[in-house]
Amino acid sequence: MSLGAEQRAYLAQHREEAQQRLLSWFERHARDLPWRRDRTPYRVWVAEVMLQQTQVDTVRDYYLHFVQRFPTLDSLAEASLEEVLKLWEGLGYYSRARALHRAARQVVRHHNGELPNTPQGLRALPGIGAYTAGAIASIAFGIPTPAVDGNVRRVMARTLAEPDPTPPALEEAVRQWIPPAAPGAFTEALMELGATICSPRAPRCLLCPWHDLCRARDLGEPEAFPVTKPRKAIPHYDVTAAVTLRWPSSESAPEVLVAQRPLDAMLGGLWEFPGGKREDGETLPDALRRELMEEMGVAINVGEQLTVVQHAYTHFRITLYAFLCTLESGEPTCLACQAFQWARLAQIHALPMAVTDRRIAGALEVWLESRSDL
DNA sequence: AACACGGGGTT
DNA sequence: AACCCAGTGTT
Repeated sequence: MSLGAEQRAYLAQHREEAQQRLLSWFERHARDLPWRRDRTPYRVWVAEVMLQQTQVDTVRDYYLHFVQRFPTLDSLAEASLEEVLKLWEGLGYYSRARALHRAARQVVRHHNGELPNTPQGLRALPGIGAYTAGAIASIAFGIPTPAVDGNVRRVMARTLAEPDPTPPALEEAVRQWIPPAAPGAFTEALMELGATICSPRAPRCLLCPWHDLCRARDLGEPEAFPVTKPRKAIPHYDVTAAVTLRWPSSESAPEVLVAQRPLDAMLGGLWEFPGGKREDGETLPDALRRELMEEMGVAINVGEQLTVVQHAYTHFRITLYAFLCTLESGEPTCLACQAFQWARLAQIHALPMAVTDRRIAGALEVWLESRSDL
């Protein structure tokens, strides 16, 4: 469960050396990242939430746009969820954006607009777990508290040659090595080491400031730590989407039916072209007509296929078939969605959408342009 | 403890 | 194609 006596002694014996070498390495190799320059607690918070399950290079531009539009916690709390989701579009794990927005309003309402400055206070906010609470506390507030993410877990598992370290053991190990004078720099350095040197498959041990402190390397197989569990096979689904068009007048641009997904669902709060999974034995048009009846209470005519989109989620893969459709009968109502609207292309661009539906919107734009040439 | 939750990068 | 993430919340 927790650290063994022998591991505890090993950590105590090499503490000063490990601290000094890691901090000195970090000073030389730290990347020039925007969130390292403006470290208000609010901005550290935004950066750390964006970095959950997401790589630095992906986050950088999102972070800059986000803090430009929402420079303060108050400005974020005052914004609409839709605008926050729009800035999050393409970043994934959208519950992070919903929780961040909810937490900002909570801080304004219950904490006088000031982010809590203790790990426990931070941990109580939505979207802040053990890792993020530790990261904000150490980086923004200088509190010597561990922040264990996947990188830190890997680094410490290798340092101690521990195949499957538990969270309490990891936190205790990191806590022993945090220098009281520089907890934030140490936290960042540990994560940066894992991200750039102590990589999962082929660690670059020759460049590592801890190479001669690493017990896994001593055993000759650093990449064998920590052990990984076998993955479950991921299923594949055929999914349909209806691009349902109507022309308010013969002269005007067409409008297309879009629906907002329920807030507690996957991709919650994002807009989509309605549709859904094809069941066994069902044709794609059959599936589409059934889904539109179930979700929106309308019968549709299914026309030509507009585009096909392949996409892989964490737990399944899909092939998404988008069809041009028209309304046959019924008025749309939200039977299984948050809201719906008939939107023109310009409005579609402004809606928060997942990557798959954004691709469909792109195909629609191309189709409409080719059609206007006729 | 197991699972759901996006998307992009690396090998 | 398989594997990896700068994790959190729910069950």
